This record gives sequence, C-alpha cells and structure tokens, in this order.
Amino acid sequence: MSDLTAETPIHLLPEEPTQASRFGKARTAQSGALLEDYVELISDLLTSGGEARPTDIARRLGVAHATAIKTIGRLKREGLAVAKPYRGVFLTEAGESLAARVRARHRVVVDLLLAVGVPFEAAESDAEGIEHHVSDTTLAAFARYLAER
Amino acid sequence: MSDLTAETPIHLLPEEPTQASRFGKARTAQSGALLEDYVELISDLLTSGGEARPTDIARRLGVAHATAIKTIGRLKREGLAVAKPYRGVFLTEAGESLAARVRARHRVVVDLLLAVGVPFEAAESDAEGIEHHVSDTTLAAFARYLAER
DNA sequence: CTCGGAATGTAGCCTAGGCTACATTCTGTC
DNA sequence: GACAGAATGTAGCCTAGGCTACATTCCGAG
Repeated sequence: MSDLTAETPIHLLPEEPTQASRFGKARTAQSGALLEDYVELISDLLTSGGEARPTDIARRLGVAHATAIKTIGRLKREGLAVAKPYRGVFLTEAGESLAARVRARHRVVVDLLLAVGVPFEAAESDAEGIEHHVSDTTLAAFARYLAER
Repeated sequence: MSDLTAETPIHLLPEEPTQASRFGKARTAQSGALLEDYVELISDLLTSGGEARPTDIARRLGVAHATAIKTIGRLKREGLAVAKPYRGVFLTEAGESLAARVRARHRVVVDLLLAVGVPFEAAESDAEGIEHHVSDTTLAAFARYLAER
C-alpha cells in the first residue's frame, strides 16, 4: 500500500507552486489511519479487559462485525496482529509498538488542543482525526510547546 | 456526505460507549475532504489564472487526469461545480462558499501551527490533512488563541 | 484547411472500507 | 450432554478514489 503514491514525488511535477506535494502527502498519510485506530483499540482492550474480540472491536468502532473481521484480516496481512479462528485478536511486536506510538501521539495532540483552549469534548473528538496527519516534525513541535509553556 | 458544511451529526450514532462516536465522526469527516480540496483548488485556479482545466487540477493534485475528471463529476453531482464538456470547470454558489470556508479554515490552522512553533514547511504540509478534521468548535478556539496571544 | 499533438473524456480494473445475508462454531443453561 | 442463542466467519455487493489504455475533440502550425 505504501508504494504507488509514495514515489510520485516532486520530480514528475516540475515547477508547480509547491502545492501538489502537499496534497499528495496528506492523501498518503490518510492511508493507514484506520489500521492505527484498530491497533490502538486492540491494545486498549487487551491491556484493560484482557480480551479483544471482533464483536467488541466492531461495537467500539461503530462498524458491522464483518467489517471489523475484514480489517483484522488486513492487520494480519500487514504483520500487525495475529488471530486464530474463534480465538481473540492479539498484536505482534510491530503492532504493539505501533499502538504505543499512536497512543503517545494521541495524548500529545489532545494536550496541545487543550493547551490552546479547545474544550475537552472537542479536543478528544477532533484529535482522533487530526492525529493521523501530524508529522514527526509537528509532533515534536507540539511536545516542545507543551513542555516550555 | 452532502454535509460538508460541518454538521456531521451525532444523531446518527446512538448511545455508543463514548468512543465509537469519536471514531465514527473522524471517519465521516474524512469523507468530503477530497471534495474540499478540489473546490479550494478550483477556486484558486479561477481567481488567479482565470481557468480551471481538468489537466491543471490533476497535475496540482498529483493524480491522473482521469481521476480528476471522475471527481469533478462528483462535484457536479453534489452541486458544487458545473462544467460542460471541453469547457473549463466552474463553481456554483455552494462551491464558492465552501471554498471560502475551506480557505479560511486552512489559514487559521496554519497560523495556529506556526504559533505553537511548527516549522513553516511542516505547518503547510500537515495543515492540508489536519484541516479536514477541525470542528467548528476547535476552529473557534484556534482563532481565539491567535487573537489573544 | 488540414493534420498532429495536447487536452478531454470513457471504459474497465483494482483496493480499501463499508454493508447485509447467510453459514458455521462456541458456549452457557437446563 | 444437547441445544438455543451469541459470536465468528464467509460471500457478495456497493461507493470512493486511484490507475491504465483507448477514444474523442480541440486548436495551432504549416
């Protein structure tokens, strides 16, 4: 998945007013956001409840269980999760570390939103969408701001 | 999806355990992001160059021209744009007003990122993805922060 | 005024992410 | 220990957003 769009770089787009690259990047980043949500949620379920069942996942994400199962299949293909039929879902090393990074990023984003005066409800809600588009550079800047404030 | 205007209501999502709504909202908001980009870009092209041709749009967005044309079809279906074959693309009232709102929001998001110390390049780049997930509430908070700072 | 190249449009294919409907497996209760 | 109901899995369909390949239309040189 990370291929096609990734190497459609600036080279093909000569003297564009610095815009195509931006759009393209935003679009690419969007891919994988769903997997991140799944991994984060599964990690939550595993650490808190001890179990991550497709039905729970589906309910928490507000999708049909079939959709969740299909996406879990993708997680497996991507090497982020493992699951045997009728057993729960578990994360691989890669999955766990991704979950950790996602969770940390989420926290920073929410904190930053709160810090600039966004109400709690909106901060939590919007962060869910925003976090997938926050680059490492921006994330670092957020952290710095929060620390220095 | 026709509610690009910001009312992606909670009403559709019953009493899910406080989390599905968040995820669902982020997901829903994501729909329409592409149309917003198109409308914004078309508006730019029209006001600056005077013309918005499918090929230009495709190049600026980094997609194949066929993709751009297909999406322009969607814009027409959504009542945001009009276009006759081999003539350029133009925005309807709705399209123009959406473009204006998108542009304004984009500016606020970029300014906020800069204000908290995000480098210019990253701010411009990340804003492109982030802006589509910024609710009116959060946008208002951003504006307030920028004014009071 | 014609003709070739660029722009535009069309067709068909692919994946991701949704859904419903149906089939299968598990499991708690009697 | 059987069985109903819940959980799980499978199949097939849909739309959005991408692509390539091909067809059509436009337009500027000559």
